[in-house]
Amino acid sequence: MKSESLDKTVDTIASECIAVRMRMLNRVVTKMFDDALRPLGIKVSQLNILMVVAKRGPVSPAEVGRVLHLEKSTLSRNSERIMKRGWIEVLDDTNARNHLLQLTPKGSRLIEKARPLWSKAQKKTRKVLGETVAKAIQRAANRVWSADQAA
Amino acid sequence: MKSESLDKTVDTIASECIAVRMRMLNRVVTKMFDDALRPLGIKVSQLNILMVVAKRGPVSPAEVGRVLHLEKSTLSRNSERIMKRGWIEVLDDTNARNHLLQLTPKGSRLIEKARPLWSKAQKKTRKVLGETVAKAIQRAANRVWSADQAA
DNA sequence: CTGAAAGTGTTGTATATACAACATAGAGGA
DNA sequence: TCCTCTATGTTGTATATACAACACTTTCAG
Repeated sequence: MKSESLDKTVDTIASECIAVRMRMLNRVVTKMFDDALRPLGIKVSQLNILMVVAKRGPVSPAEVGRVLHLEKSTLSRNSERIMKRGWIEVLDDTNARNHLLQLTPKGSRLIEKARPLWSKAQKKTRKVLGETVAKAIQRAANRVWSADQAA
Repeated sequence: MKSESLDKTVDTIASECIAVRMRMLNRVVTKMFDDALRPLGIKVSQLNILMVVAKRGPVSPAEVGRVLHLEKSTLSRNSERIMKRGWIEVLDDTNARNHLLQLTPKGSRLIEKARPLWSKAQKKTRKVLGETVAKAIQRAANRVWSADQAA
């Protein structure tokens, strides 16, 4: 005795769910970038943080978290690993509240070395997703960031 | 002495990188679904696997992994947790190679209960991303799945 | 048939992620 | 001023994720 109602639910979710698709695509894209960056011993998750610090630093962890929508505890531990590698450092360590992250010279050199590898992964990703989708992702991110701005 | 070249690299990656955007959006979307599903004590990552098993089961872990682009070891551990919760079970346990996963009655009931919560999250996600983007995600996933098919 | 190669599943290890609880600091209002 | 509320950062815990190494099976070429 099969449930018609269950079947319908399963079909609906299976054919429409945005989350399963977004998460699957995220794994595919992350893997392409991680594979490309592997020679440098860095993962795209770390490069993302490094880029925000490079672009806006010196910057507080809280600010980085807001931009990337990363939970503060996640960022705390990720930053720790990146610091251990010597790519970022902390300014103004007077108390835990005034931590400001900034790029180190070693971090700058890493970014320079990462550029061609990043380009290759970016190109491959565009190809796999298609140009239309790549642009849609861009728009979606801008939309979210704009909403953050307004809030 | 600031490096012009570094600045250009940072600007380029910051303004174009698909990975940082995809990963950020993934966190935003995942959180909306996880928040919605929390009353049931299930996360969207687990519901995704449950749906594949419900739709195609009895099905091998390898097959589930191919559909979701999940590494086999990841899936092995995720399935274990879902099994412990009693939502799926293993058929034909004669040897490790013939494992077939299938939904349990408890799993069916969970999906029924999840449906309205999923709907709410799906709707909210459409609103946050915008209809155009939601459709683009759908197309991108179809594109990846079609490429898998061809391979 | 036999041996190599490919597929499948598990386990060790490391990173990524988030929630809850906590400590502390800063900001404002009474 | 003082007290409360909010923001920030860290730590404990659990789940998610992937790579490498391993064991075992199936397949297939010779």
